[in-house]
Amino acid sequence: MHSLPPSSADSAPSAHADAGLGSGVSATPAFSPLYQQIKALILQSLQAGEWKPSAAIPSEMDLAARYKVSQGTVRKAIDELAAENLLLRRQGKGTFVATHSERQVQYRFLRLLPDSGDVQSEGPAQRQIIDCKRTRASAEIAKIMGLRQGDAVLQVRRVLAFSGTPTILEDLWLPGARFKGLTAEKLRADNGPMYALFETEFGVRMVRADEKIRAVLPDTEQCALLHISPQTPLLSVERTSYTYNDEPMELRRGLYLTETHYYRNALS
Amino acid sequence: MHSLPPSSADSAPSAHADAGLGSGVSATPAFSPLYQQIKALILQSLQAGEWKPSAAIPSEMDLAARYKVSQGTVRKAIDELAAENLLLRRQGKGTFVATHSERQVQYRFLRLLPDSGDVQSEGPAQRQIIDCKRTRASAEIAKIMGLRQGDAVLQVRRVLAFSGTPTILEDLWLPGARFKGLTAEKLRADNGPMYALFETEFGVRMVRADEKIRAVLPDTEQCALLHISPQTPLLSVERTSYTYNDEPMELRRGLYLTETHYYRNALS
DNA sequence: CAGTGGTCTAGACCACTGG
DNA sequence: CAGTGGTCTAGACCACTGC
Repeated sequence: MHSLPPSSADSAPSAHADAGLGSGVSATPAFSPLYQQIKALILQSLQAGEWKPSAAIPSEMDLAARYKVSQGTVRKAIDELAAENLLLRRQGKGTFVATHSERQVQYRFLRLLPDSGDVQSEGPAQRQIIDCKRTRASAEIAKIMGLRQGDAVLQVRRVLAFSGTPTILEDLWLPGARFKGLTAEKLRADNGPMYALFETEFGVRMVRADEKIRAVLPDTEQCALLHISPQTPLLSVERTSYTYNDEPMELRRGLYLTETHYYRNALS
Repeated sequence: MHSLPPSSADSAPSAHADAGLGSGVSATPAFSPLYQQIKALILQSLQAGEWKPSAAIPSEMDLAARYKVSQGTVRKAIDELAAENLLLRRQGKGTFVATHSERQVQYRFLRLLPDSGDVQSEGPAQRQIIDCKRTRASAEIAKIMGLRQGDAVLQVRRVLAFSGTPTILEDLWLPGARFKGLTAEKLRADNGPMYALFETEFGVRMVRADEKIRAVLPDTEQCALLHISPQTPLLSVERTSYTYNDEPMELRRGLYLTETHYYRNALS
């Protein structure tokens, strides 16, 4: 009925099982509740691409049958995945693989808002790809991205403008192995969010990210690109983005002009 | 058994009830699931101070009996409150009213980390209260804090230093009505986080906050207080903190020196 | 050991979606 | 209308805490 990858095909976890994995090398607790095991199985299917982005995954009842557990257990697993923005539940319709294309969460990772607060009236950013070239990872870049020094990387530089005013200057580094065929033309041709392009074209889904923020002054090159004076303070935003399994997939260094915009953060 | 406040004493919500509230003026959905109603009741008890900070609330079974619902329903209500950091669950012990004093979440709202990443080795900040005076709310302050212009407000200015280096300059505004008796002496006498002091001394618990972040250059006064040159870019962090019910309770304007520290943010 | 929260189940019914 | 996720219940057992 449901052909699964060879490894743990329909490995129905025995109820109250320990999920053992033996007395492995790692110092893991060596125990996890059933719903965590189910969650891990679903995660595997997501990684393996068994269900494509924006497609529906099987219903809770189906999954319960597949894994030989109750619906409530599957539900709890899905609940967590939905809370992590990996899945999207829609009552009456089903559960879907989350995407960076949905209107509601578009630019989920971009926290810069106009002072007016009205994102709609401002409209989408004008994007300009300055550069897109293949290089080799420096020691610093390699370390952050989990690569080896000298590994192929793709480097992109672009400027985002709002209402005609250049506001963001970004440098991106991507692992060359996973982004074969990405060119400046492809980036320019596309309209939606870049992360959506990564999903559809390269099957790479960014799941979470960390940012380190500082205040800096621009160098002369940066001044020219943003049309500002060297006395203009800027927000430096260094972001590391991760796919499934906390695998780093992108390093992004942004300079944000905060004259008419601000970086919003919610603490809770 | 458990004497409740007069209002909605043991208002056992009828199962599957609509919670009606009539065809009110507001355009609320006019329906909420049982566990949301329970959540609201628990929230009321928290606001009313029925359970003090760091104290245990009744067990799930007790609450289920009180509200005449199943344990699972109470559990779901508590789950959400715990997710919002209002409650803290501890297996085998009970559920507790969350505090800003717990080691794990201390400085939950302070996102500035040393470049070394090691908060421990850096040790706690040295605090210096520059000023603490009673004034009247300007139109701007009043608007943000939900007060009327001219209402009494308490204004505090302080500097935080790490390893002897002044790093943060903060101005705070607090509603005078809720913070009677707060003086520079009291602030200086205290050691723990300021938000913990607010809880124990004034019964004000900050639940969430919003921050607007910009890059700025300091004026001459700020330069003097932070021992920096006017060419040093700083992070401007404007924070509005809220108590229960999204009631604004504090406005805080901070200037962060990001030479040896960075503002950390996790996106997900 | 009793009491707490945490997991799991099975079954009922509700609310929403789309044919 | 059937199928989906969402809520609610009742009861069993597990894991952790502290006496």
